[in-house]
This record gives sequence, C-alpha cells and structure tokens, in this order.
Amino acid sequence: MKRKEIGMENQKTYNEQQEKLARFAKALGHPARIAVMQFLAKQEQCYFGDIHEELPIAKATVSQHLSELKDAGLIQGTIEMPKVKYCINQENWQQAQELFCDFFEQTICKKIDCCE
Amino acid sequence: MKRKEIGMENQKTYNEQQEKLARFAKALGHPARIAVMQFLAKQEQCYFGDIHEELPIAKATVSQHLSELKDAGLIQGTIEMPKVKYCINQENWQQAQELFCDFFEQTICKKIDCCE
DNA sequence: TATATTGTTTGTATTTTTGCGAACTACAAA
DNA sequence: TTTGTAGTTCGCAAAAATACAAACAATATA
Repeated sequence: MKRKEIGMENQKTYNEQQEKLARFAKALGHPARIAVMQFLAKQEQCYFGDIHEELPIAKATVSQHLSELKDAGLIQGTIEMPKVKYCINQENWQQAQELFCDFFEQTICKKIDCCE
Repeated sequence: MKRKEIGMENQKTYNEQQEKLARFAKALGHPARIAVMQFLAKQEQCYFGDIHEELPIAKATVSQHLSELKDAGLIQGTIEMPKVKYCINQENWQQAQELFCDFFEQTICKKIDCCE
C-alpha cells in the first residue's frame, strides 16, 4: 500500500465517499439482492418466507443474502415470532441513493471529444 | 434451481433488468473502480499510466480492474502506441444510470408504516 | 412432552475476486 | 541490436462470495 511521499497531489487512497459507494454497490451486486430490494419496496408484509418464495435459491442462501444487505445497512429485520419481518432501512437507502446520484452527476461527460 | 411448477405467480428467476443492474453494481463494487470512473470523467487525457498513478495498487491490479469495467461495458480502451487511452463508454454508462434511477424510483417507500 | 413452524447457523465445496511480481508484447529510439 | 517505455498476461496465493444440506434455536401447539 505505497503512499504518496509528500504533496498529496494524488490521493493514493480511497476517500470515504468512494468506500461507501463501493460498499453499497457491492451489496447490490447480485440479482437476488436486487430482487429482494424490489420485493421489499412493494410489499406491505415482508417476512422471510415470502422473500424465499420469490427467489430461486435455498433458504440458507436467502438468509445469507439478507445478512449481506443487512450488514451493508440497506435492510433491517425484526423478529415477530415465529417469523422475521424484513424491510428497507429507509435512512441508509436514502443515503445510498444520494451517493449514487452525486456520483452520476460527477461522471456526466464534461469532455467535448470524449473518446471520439 | 427449482422452478415454479405451474402458474408463474412468482418469478422464481431473475429478469433481465435485475441481472443487468446487478452486473453494473458489481462492477462498481470496489473503491478502485469507483475512483477510475470519477477520474475518467474529469480528465481530458486518460491513459493507463495516469490512472495507475492515481491508485494505491500495482499496475497489474489496475489492469485487472480496468478489464472488469471494460467487461461490464462501462469503459473502453483504445491503443495509442505505446499508450492506451481509456474512457467511459457513454452509451452504456447512460443505460446503467437509467437502470439505477428506475430502480431507485421503484424502491421509494410506498408503505405508510414501513417498518415502524 | 412431542411436534410443527420459521429462520438462522454450521459445515463443506466450488468459484470468484483481489493482489502482486515476473514475464511477456509491441513499438520506438539509440 | 540493444534498450526503454507502456501495458497486458501469467502464475500464484489468500480471501471472499455463492450455494446447499443438515443441524440447530425459539416458540407455539397438540
């Protein structure tokens, strides 16, 4: 992990925004997890079983994907014995969307002759 | 890969949009690749060497990350001997942004009592 | 107490990702 | 022809991701 000796004209490390954005993007980097987010958004009730029914994977795998979304902060689960209700973490999901949108604005092509 | 027997009331497979979105998200799921996209957007000249200088990783690793972005369709490289010029693939990047934005709109909370 | 329901966790296997140094390619210049 | 420049590819290693079945936990019910 070589670092810039003096000057800092190049970052030579990732900033907070880049790390956060990459974290969120990574969490969304699997079709099952995209499907979960979409499903949670449109359901009133969102129990584990319902999510599992929606996906073509074993329940253990569903549980893993949900954990990853949870670890990334995008969803949260509450126990309602004997079920577990999942839903989107609105605060963090809002933050993620803002990060993505800022990123998209940053990456609008400012060059006239982009790559011909 | 169990499939729904009859009825199709559940999808039990991922649709095109979900696959594409996940593919793009995965490509953006590393801070180095976020940094590359940002860098490419703001530079007039974007040669491999410049990108390498900007990142805290070995050139072989940079090359790999660029390949992943290229495979995902987000960037493209053209040889200008002895250099290689990289830039954002505007068409695909546009498409990616649209997919993300549609996704964000889909996942706006429509529930009054989301998760209390 | 035994059983059923609903998920999570564990164990295991396979594949993918990340990272690096060293070797290689392709050309230009000395 | 040798050397230099600019990147890519190869070979390797370690870690993370993906997936499943089986075992487990926590409660409710028979």
